[in-house]
Formats: sequence, C-alpha cells, structure tokens
Amino acid sequence: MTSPAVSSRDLPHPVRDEIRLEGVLHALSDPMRLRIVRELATASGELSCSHFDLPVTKSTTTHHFRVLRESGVIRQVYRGTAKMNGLRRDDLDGLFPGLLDALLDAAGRQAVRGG
Amino acid sequence: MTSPAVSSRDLPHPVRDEIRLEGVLHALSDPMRLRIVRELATASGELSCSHFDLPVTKSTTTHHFRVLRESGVIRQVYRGTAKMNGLRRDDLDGLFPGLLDALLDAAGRQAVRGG
DNA sequence: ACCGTACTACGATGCCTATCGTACGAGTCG
DNA sequence: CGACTCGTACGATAGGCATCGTAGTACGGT
Repeated sequence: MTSPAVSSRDLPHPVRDEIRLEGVLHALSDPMRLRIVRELATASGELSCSHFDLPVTKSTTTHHFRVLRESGVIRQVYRGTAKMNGLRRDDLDGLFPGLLDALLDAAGRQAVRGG
Repeated sequence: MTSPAVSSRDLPHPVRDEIRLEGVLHALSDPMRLRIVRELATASGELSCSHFDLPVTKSTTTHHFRVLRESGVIRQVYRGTAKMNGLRRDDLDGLFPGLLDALLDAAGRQAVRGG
C-alpha cells in the first residue's frame, strides 16, 4: 500500500484568522524549529516526524512539532502510525504575503554564512 | 541647541555579522517590542525611549530596548539625558534582504485585521 | 494474539524572561 | 548648588519553556 488512510485521531489547528504573527515568530525563533521548517520547505510535500534526525530526544521533537502546529506554521495529520507534517504555505502567504519566503531566504543566507 | 552631543557612555551592539536570525525573530516575537519597531519604522529617524508610551513601567521598557539592541534590531546612542533609538535597516537589509519589510508589512496587516 | 514502530503524556528540572518597585547615576537648566 | 528629567541597576516574582526519561497508546504487520 502506498498511503494509509488518515486516522480519526485529529489534532487541534488554529484556523487562518487565529494565526498571530508573534506566535509565528516565536515558533521560528528556536533553532530546532527553524531547521524543521527549512527542511519542510525544501521537500515540497509532507514529511513524517521520524524523517527528521534532530539532536534531541523524541519527546522534545514532539514538543517542537506541537509548537509549530499550534502557532499555525505547519499542519499535522496522522496517517497510520506516522504523523505527517506540511507547511501551511497558503494560509501564511494569505495572511502575510512574502513573509515566509523572506524568512526562508534569510535562514538560507545565514546557513551559508555559517550557522 | 537642537542636538546635544553624543555622550561618552556607550552601549554594546553586535556587529553586523554577529546578528542571528533566531535572535531577531525572538526579539520581534514580543508584542511590546514589535510595537516599538513598528513605530521606529514609520518615524524615519531616531526616537527617544521616552517618546514611547507603553503600558509597562520604565524598567520594563528599558529591558525591551536592551533586547532589541542586543539582538541587532536597533541601534542606541545617548544624546544628553535622552537615549535615541534607530532601526538598523542597513545591517538587516544587508544580512536578510526583504525580511524587515516583509515583517513590517505583516505586522501592519495584522494590525488592520484587528490586533 | 503478539510484536515492533511511531508518537504521546506526564512529571521533573533548570534556565530564561516579562514584569514590577525602589534606589541610584548622568545630564540639563535655573 | 539644587531640582528635575531620563534612564539604569538590582532584586524579587511568577510564569514560560527546552530538555529529558519513563511509561503508555495507536496502528500495522505477522
């Protein structure tokens, strides 16, 4: 099978109008979460949590994904045992045109610079 | 007299290459600090700390300005008894082109939306 | 039914931070 | 000098948060 059905377990997401700029910035001000978002941006599509190899425990990884979801940066959905993650590009671009691209570009430049 | 001399008291600022994206985002993720930066952006020029009428005490205001300065978002200089504040536009635009404008635009849209 | 994988929940810990109040220093003006 | 304004320093406090470990749940495959 290629793609297990979406589970009935659902996760609370803010609707578009509930997304706050301060929350987004706070979510992205953590190096680990910025790294996650950068990886999600390059891989156009959904990625499972376990795809990420972060230098923290799984508990902490769960925590970071929750912060990203609750701030409105990513959307999460269960698919089988996996939890798939995707950037909320449409919502973010709709609310804050150009912001996400500027942030990703900034993060990319800093990475090149050495960070 | 129109503009008192700059005092010998000087304040530590990060040089351009020391400015970290995470630090900038963290600085701007606080509503009070975002408000300060928005006001600084509209008033092209320097503003004294006392120009701002924030719903917090003066101690707290000092704290927020320090966070903004240490993260590289603003530059501060003493001029007489006043402490003048200015956005580090050149440095930020040099490091992260388009980011500051995107952030200010995003903050503006959210303010219109009701925030 | 059983096992393994993926992720969660909960509690603990230590650090960071937004806030305040009070007391103080630096500068200007009379 | 003295009074006043602007901003700082320091301590306290309360809440937030990044991290961990352990124990547990949900799902898929055998």
